[in-house]
Amino acid sequence: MTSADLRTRNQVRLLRAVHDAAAPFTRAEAARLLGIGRNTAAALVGELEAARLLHEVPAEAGGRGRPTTLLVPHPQGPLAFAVDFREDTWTLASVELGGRITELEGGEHDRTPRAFADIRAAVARHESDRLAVLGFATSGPIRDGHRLHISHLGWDEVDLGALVGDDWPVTVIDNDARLAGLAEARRGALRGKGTAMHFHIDFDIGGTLLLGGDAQRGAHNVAGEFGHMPLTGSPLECMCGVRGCWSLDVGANALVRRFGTRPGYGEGRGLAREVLRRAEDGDAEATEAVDANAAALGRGLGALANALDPEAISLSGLGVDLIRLRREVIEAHCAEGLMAFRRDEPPQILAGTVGAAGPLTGAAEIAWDAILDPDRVRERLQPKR
Amino acid sequence: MTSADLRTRNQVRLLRAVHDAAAPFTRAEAARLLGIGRNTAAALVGELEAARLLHEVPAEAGGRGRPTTLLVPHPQGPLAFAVDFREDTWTLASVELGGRITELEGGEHDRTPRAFADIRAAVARHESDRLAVLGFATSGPIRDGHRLHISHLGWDEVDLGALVGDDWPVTVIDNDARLAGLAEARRGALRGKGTAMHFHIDFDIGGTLLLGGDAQRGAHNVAGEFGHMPLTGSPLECMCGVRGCWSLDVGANALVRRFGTRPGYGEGRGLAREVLRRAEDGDAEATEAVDANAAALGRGLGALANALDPEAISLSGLGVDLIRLRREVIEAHCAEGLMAFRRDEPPQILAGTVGAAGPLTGAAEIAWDAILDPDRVRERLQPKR
DNA sequence: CGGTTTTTGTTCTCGATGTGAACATAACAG
DNA sequence: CTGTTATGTTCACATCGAGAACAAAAACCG
Repeated sequence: MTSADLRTRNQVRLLRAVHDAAAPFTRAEAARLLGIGRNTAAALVGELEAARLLHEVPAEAGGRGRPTTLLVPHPQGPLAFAVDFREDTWTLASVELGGRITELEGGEHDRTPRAFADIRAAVARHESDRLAVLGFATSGPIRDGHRLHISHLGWDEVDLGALVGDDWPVTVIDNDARLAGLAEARRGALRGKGTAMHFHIDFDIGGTLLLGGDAQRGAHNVAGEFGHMPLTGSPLECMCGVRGCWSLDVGANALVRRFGTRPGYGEGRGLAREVLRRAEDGDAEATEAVDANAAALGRGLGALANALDPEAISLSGLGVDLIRLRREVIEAHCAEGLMAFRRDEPPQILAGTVGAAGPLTGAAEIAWDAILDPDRVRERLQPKR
Repeated sequence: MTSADLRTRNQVRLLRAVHDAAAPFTRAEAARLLGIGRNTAAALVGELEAARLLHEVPAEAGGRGRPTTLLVPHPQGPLAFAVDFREDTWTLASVELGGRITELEGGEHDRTPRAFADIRAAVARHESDRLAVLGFATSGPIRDGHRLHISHLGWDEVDLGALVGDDWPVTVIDNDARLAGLAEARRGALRGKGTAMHFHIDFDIGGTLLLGGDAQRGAHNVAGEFGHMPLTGSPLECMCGVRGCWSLDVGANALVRRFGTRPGYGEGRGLAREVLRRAEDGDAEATEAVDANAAALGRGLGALANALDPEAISLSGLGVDLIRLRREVIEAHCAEGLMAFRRDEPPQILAGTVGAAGPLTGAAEIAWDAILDPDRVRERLQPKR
């Protein structure tokens, strides 16, 4: 830690404050926020402006006092690109400091690794020297950051190094469920929660433990497979190779199973939505299926809350519908799974507010985390030395 | 972040390095370790010596070069006291920088909150101006840091503020299972593991998730009740108010249940050891009980590994015996609970090396964490300003 | 409309911090 | 005894943030 580190550190703190803020703030507010003098703030901002990391625009006068400037992203500043790579489609977006997202392009793909080449081409179409880091969201666990498994695409241990070639911009990659959770923690329902959890419910349940706004990644980067714990006593065998997984009782597969549909991907998702609709219309069997789903969900959440003590739990995917339709069922079974002494302060169960943009938003966040890394910021501030 | 913060920060880094090191190191090594110049190191150490936080002793020459000094705890430096408060006994120890433990006193207690007064008296008998922070390990969850539940002592929501009075030294408190895990992470089997878990197996299973050498505490400080997740499909009702808890199949209660002993505390623990002994001697029914215990343990560990992806898992209490007697059973059932793609790199399952000293050692660690807090260190370095 | 108040920007001095280079010191090796 | 090696020590230096004093620009008030 040298004096130069000190300066960089304060500049990163300032940039992070701008990035994380819900709304732009002024230079004077920044000084108060960081606990530094107005003179120091002026120096920091000045250097950041010169490095095209921050821009000052006149703030509309808001009371007495000399007018000040608003700190906004620099119009020529670095950009993060974010990719949401889904089952059969992808989306590319550009994200500026502060998190504003501009969708650039989207497409379908043929479920083969060739898709990565298409995406690279799309990135190239929009690339400029402003592009700093590319954040990539994909489904499936990514072991050690490069060994990708996407079971429903039949990708088993695909090497990301081969897909993301040396000609790519600096790329950071993580799985969609974890990134959706990160998005909620940074810009959604879990904002400000010190300990929280997020679950994305689709065919499967993936999620993440969020600590202080950061996602827990595990020793091999494959933490978060909460759906593959035997929390509801299912006797069935799961596609993952284990018996009794929670996901067998919660999510699309469980919703459609009693209607004779084979577990899997594709039409199953549409049918699951259909079951939800029918339950909403009062259909008895659908209602029963949804109730069972909600109950199993709640039971599992209670168990996890015992172990990890989150302040709040947010849900995305089908979880949003389950909360809307059956909040009481979820909460009742959650309480039943909670140790008695905890029942007076159960975890809040929240619908995610970032919604379908979760993976994309999360990918942007990890890309910006890389851009705002102290070493990279310093490099940008002192290009030569 | 001011210049003064920078100095404090480097001094704390140095003190932490000394505290965490397995063996004392020299001032020159410290400079290399922290990446600072020898002159800076001399200045830092000089001030820390003046503040009685560090002491320099001549190092025996180890080759060429001008002789240097070893950085050791100051003989008049601050001490942490650590208390391990158990079911019916307590231990008080003194711990110096670096973690060397000196047992001071121990006693029995009558299972009423009066024990806290006895402990306070013992602390007073050994108190000096060197005592900086008292670390306290107790069983049971401590909600929000002050609402204590120890079910087997019949303590329900006892207010720690009333037990730990204003006349106590600065006191930090946490539960024994979490502190045992912290001890393993800092000075035991989990040293150097970025993501790890620890479980203490007694009547119950308590544990903690350890991230970067720190224990995850949860939103209300009651994280770690992994034993109260339904991981093994037990149909029984647990004392905690939930059905199917993992602890019902693992630990002392499960070991003795089939032998007609009521679940609970006291003689049950002795009987559990007896069952282990008989299993070791080849008794069929005892063997069956121990096998079932080990299997349930492994099954749960596999499930938790799916969710949290630890590099290693350490066990204390009965877990040590189960590893010694039935490692294969544990590992086989763990693998069965692991998602297929994980089975080629399962978490290491380790016997804790800190042993019965876990809670005491962990209590010392949180006490030293408090002593090495930057604010406190700065206070000690600049007593007046 | 002009003076006052309030808030922020700007400038300058100052103490503190770590760096780097040069030199001094104390052991060991031959 | 002399050279080598590793470490301690000293000093000039650049950088950083703090703090105070002052300037500037708006709103408020009578």
